[in-house]
Amino acid sequence: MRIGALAARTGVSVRALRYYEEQDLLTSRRSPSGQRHYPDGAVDRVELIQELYAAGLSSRSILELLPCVVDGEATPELLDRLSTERDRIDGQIGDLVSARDRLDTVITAATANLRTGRHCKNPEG
Amino acid sequence: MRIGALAARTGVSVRALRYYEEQDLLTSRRSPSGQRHYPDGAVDRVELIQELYAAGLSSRSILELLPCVVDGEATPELLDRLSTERDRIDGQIGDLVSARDRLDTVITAATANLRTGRHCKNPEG
DNA sequence: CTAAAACCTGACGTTGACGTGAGAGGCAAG
DNA sequence: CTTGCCTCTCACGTCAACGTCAGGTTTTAG
Repeated sequence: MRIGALAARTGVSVRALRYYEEQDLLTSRRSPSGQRHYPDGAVDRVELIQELYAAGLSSRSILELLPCVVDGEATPELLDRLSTERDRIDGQIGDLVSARDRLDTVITAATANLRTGRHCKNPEG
Repeated sequence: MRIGALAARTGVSVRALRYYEEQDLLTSRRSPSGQRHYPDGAVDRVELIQELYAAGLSSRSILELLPCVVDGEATPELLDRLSTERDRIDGQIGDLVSARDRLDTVITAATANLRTGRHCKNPEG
């Protein structure tokens, strides 16, 4: 599978895939002419990388943690890094939940306002 | 209250506060010499701004949504924006939760590995 | 064989929320 | 008065994950 096909299957850009390789997150066999070829497993790997990026991890963190996320083994130091990231994600979830709750409150209140007071700020409608 | 005190009370940098003002998220009275002065309520406002930034909203989004978050009134268009942001946050929470779950799985497995197989990859240890 | 599509390697551009000086003025204390 | 800290306004620097363009090679479709 060449880079365009991998991009199509994963939904990430060709540029991004080359960037992942540059960051040592993804490897490829090269054909004699220099074109990248990937095994089928690369799809899962790219999706995993995307998941970790989406969780706010940096390339560097992903590079460190990917091996043990893939094969489930880790040194005590890696376990520490894993826990640190986990806690960071946990905190971020907390931030997002409270922001979402605040928006929900506003949405509920404003919706009620719109129904009672006909339009914008016109409680006598 | 001057800018340094507001920074100290909210935990955000002086530079960030000036940036918020530049983005019209925060206003200040100016003394004759040009120095910024803030009322006590500015503390809450800055914390609210921080909460929304932490939820991944841009300055522009915060600028649009801050008024109705503060006073609970919104036009239908604003309600739409609010819902859009809410859904985005919701999706992001989903991403974070699945990433956290994956890390939890790895942490559990790797911890078990460490206990069974004595150190790193030495099951006979 | 030829044209189009896909691929390659640089290398510079983008975006947002600030960080970081530079250089100058303001303000309470001794 | 002056020492020292706080504040002011530019204005350039940063960082990460790519986007995008240039200029050239390779593969594929007809």
